[in-house]
Amino acid sequence: MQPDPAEAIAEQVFTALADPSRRAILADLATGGPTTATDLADRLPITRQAIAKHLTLLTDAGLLTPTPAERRRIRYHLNPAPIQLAQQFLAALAHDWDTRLTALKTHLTD
Amino acid sequence: MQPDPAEAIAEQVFTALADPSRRAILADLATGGPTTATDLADRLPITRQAIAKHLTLLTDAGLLTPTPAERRRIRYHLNPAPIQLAQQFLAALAHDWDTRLTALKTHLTD
DNA sequence: GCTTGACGCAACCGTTCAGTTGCAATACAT
DNA sequence: ATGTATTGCAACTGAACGGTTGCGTCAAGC
Repeated sequence: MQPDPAEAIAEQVFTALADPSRRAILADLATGGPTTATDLADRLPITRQAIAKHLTLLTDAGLLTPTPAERRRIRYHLNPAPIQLAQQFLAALAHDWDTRLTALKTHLTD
Repeated sequence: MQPDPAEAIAEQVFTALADPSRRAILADLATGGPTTATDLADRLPITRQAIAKHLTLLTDAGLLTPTPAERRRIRYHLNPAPIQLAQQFLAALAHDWDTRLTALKTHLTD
């Protein structure tokens, strides 16, 4: 296996999406717009530090981008590109499965 | 939010997709068609028991369905429904994000 | 009846992970 | 200068996870 970049990204994206707290963060970001760690800590039932860890993980996965704001705040905003890549991954899976099914069908009706 | 069933399924599907071995199993199933645990153990670098664990997890996630076959074999085949649900989840995320962006844009050009 | 192939169950090991607590550093306001 | 708010770093804990080994079980063929 050569270092497949798409696979690596899929890995990170799916692990990122696997955690409930992380999904909550993403949902908040998607509906409420860019926010900071402490603001999220007010809205979620976990500590700021826990949220900070999730934010770095999400940033490493390419899902988030941090931007410095006023005072010492850092605002995180969503990055749609990796999400689309994950969608393509799922589409490829479904596609392979579908073509296998139709091939079987035509073989049976042969 | 009450126990959202779609969220629960998304949880299981994304955790299932997060593991490389599990993705390998799904890819094998998608391209090669239904197989058994021992057959997969020949093709993957892990033990049959490890594969069996993954298979039960994938079955619990609704991604696989076991069907008894000849002798004592059990053949697992893919189930496309949860995959489509996961795709919808990602689409919803991207959609919310997109609408937020366009709303911001129209607000700025207002 | 005995062997062979396939599966299930249970215990165990090492690693990773989510979350917490505690503390240092830095920017701005008064 | 002192206080307040926000972030970053480090150590720790408890639980979950991936994987292995070992053993028991059950169906079919000789």
